[in-house]
Amino acid sequence: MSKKDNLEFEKAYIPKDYEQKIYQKWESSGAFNPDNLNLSKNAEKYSIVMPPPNVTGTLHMGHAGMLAYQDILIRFHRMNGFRTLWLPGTDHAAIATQTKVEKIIKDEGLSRHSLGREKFLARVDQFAQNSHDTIENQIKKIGSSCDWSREAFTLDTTRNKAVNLVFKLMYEDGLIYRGERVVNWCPRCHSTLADDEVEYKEETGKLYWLKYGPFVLATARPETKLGDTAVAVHPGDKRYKKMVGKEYEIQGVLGKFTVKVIADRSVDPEFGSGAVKVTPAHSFIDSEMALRHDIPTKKIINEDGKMMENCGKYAGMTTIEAREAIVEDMQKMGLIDHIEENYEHKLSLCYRCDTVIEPLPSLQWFINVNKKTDSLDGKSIKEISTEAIKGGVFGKEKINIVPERFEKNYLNWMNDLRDWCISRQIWYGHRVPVWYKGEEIFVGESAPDDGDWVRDEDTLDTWFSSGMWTFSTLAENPDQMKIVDGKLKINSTDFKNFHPTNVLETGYDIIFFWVARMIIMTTYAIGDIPFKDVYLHGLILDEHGKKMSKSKGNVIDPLDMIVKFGTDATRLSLIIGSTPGKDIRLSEEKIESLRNMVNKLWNISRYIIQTIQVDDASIDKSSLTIPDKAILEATRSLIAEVSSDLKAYRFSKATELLRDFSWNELADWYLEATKFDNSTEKKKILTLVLKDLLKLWHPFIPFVTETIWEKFNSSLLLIEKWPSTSKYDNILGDFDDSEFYLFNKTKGIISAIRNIRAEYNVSPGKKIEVVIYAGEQTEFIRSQEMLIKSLRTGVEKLTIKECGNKIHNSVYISQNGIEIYIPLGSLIDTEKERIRLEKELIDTKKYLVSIEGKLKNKSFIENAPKEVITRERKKVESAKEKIQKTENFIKQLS
RNA sequence: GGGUUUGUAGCUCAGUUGGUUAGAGCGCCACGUUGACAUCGUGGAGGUCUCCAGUUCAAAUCUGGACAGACCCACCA
Repeated sequence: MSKKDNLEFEKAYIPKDYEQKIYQKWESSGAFNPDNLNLSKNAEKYSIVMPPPNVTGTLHMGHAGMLAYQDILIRFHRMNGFRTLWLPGTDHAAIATQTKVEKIIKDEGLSRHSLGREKFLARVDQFAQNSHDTIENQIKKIGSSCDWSREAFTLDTTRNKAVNLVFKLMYEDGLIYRGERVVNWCPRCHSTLADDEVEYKEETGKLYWLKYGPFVLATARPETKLGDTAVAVHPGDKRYKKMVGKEYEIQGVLGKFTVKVIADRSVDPEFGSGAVKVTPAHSFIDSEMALRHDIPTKKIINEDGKMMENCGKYAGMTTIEAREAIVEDMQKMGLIDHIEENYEHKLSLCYRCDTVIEPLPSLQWFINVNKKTDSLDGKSIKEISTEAIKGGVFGKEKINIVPERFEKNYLNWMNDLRDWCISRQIWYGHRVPVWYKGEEIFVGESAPDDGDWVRDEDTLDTWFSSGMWTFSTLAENPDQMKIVDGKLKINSTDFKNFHPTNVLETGYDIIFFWVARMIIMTTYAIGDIPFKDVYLHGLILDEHGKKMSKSKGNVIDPLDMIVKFGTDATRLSLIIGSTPGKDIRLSEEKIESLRNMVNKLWNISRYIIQTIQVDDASIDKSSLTIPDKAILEATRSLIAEVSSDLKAYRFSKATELLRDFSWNELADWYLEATKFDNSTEKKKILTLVLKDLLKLWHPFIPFVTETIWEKFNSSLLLIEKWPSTSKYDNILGDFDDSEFYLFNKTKGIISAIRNIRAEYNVSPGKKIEVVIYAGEQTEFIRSQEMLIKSLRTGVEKLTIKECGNKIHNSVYISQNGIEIYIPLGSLIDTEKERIRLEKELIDTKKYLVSIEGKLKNKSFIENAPKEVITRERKKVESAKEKIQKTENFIKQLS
């Protein structure tokens, strides 16, 4: 190590001085790409396909957390010699991105229709490209060690090929069909939405009680009266029994119309008057009832959310305008019984633009989730996707969800799943690969040559393509994909090596949107599972437990935090204190405190590398001191625990152990001990421990550890071998286990002396005398003399004897059978000491009583395990001894 | 309405299969420039583990209930 290097070791770690350079070094090394690592052919495979961020803007804390978790797993496995692939990418996020661009061009006075499909799409592509570049840069800032050479986009040509092939496959299998059904329609997006793309919001409105022929019935939407074709009651409702099956003439605002009375179980007799008007065109439940009872459908609301031409003078009004107008007219006509104010109900909203959803009948493409098919061994999509979680499919083990409780969630959702509407009337996305010529339909990538085929105008639900993400990304080009025997075959090395992926790491909020869709698409198209494990992280909330949102102004931007406190601290703040599936609260203070942690590690390393220097020679067992053995044992157990924690996704536990080890065991005790204990082995031990510690920390805080590694090693920490416990087993194997914990006794004595000094306000510079009577432990305590005198105790004269007389004018401590006297002379306040000792005596006596009580209990002796009883007996002995010694001392105090 | 989940120090959270005189970080108080670190050190105060009942020799930990909060699904027209 040169002098120059030492000087470069700044007093504090300044992340921004290093992070960019370090990332470039990693990236240019090529080590993110497993093909470059000279791994043996038999190396175990490990793969994660990154959940692709939407190209709608920038990354937030949730993304940072997701990237941190995945990067930890990836770095851990890479260091463990796995052929490790982390494949990055972005999602075109059809509706979301289109909506965003529509807002932007609106400010320019443009609309997508005024621009036309081609020009509009060019604008969206441009926006998506910019977004992509920003996002890629941000993913790098977070330190993600993903393989950029394999980057994918859900809307690129390779992924488009997969979409077209799978669409065709499902169509030919009869699983994709076109049909006219009531769908969730967003009048603003001008498109359908899937059931789970609809959100609900509480609203206080009015409930209108209408005079409705022979009925009085309640509705929140009187304007839909124009589309009514029936009245429904519960089959068991005696009030209406005689009316079921009959037809009645109803007075409406546009004249009289006829409805049929039907009996249906879905009607709640407790609600309103127990009779409900049925509008099959504009309500899911009503449309289902209409199908069951063969009731006609009358559509009265169009795709703009406005009343249609069949609505007479109300035509062209929005539903809200029509409601007001119709209510006014009905009141005039005496058709309103009364109006109930403050009626609580829920509005359905579009999850992308918050517009009120209008259910209406529309001709759309659907995936049939209940149809049994030969290509799924005679099972339906719903059945196979359920079994994949329950017991496993295709001879594979079941997919594990962490935490397990979400499996139930998934299964419930799958059980209730209705046919999935996959067509969207937006422009940005994968175009439905269907062509029409008169009555003829052709499904395929391009139209047949004969004649005028017209392509379907619609695009596909964005989740249709992201549902294929785990396998479509493993194809390098479109030509590697083919349909063979009713399955999609991907002929690529990556697919062979890395599918199924090991773990899908994502937030629990998209388990239905995405996790379920991937299982559906992969089991169907590939005949395999997409991943073995699913690890679900929680949402990141602000310090008060509220969701972060721009409108609340409580957003913590990861990039701001990276600038302020560094990437490593930001990453740690998202890991520490988190448990799977549970939300985590984040505050700037938390990130700051972890910045301190990172800096502490920096300074530990600074001290070792700069002051102690490093020495890689092998350690001589015969000269190990008590603190040496303690730190070696602590390191051994740290390696074992961090490794097993990472295998079991216990991220937080691992970081807590690392923090406690670094700050307490190493910095506060061992490092301090080495300053005064000139063991010849300390350099070697510190070198060994520091190197392994940096390796263990590396997946969590890659930048600072790599930066430190550079100071004494030319290789990349990124691809260092993960530490093993065997080196420590070799060194420690010969020692008695109890030796590892002897250092705790020394620590206890030192802390006790410091405590008394502080309590008596002994000024820091003042030297004191200490007398210890250690009985059987005298020899051991003598070996610790140097440490007891040196570690900030200010002990000048230390006397260690087996036993001796009580010492007057001194503070007395009894600990682990050792008597400690600190003669403070005039500083002693006899009364204060008496109070302190008597309080301690009372506490110890209470403690003794409780344990003796246990031991006197016959059933305790009979039932408790032997080792518990022995432990309790030992407690009694030591408590008694302490009481006796303390009592004796109090007597002499006066 | 159905389901999930949480309630431990002022705050954020640990606490493996029941046996600890219940822990950490932040914050707070006192003292402090001792060969890395004031982004630091040393010491301290602070908890009837939400409440009630039960199981057990033994409950923060298991069971039931109450109270309070968070979330998800369904949805009433």
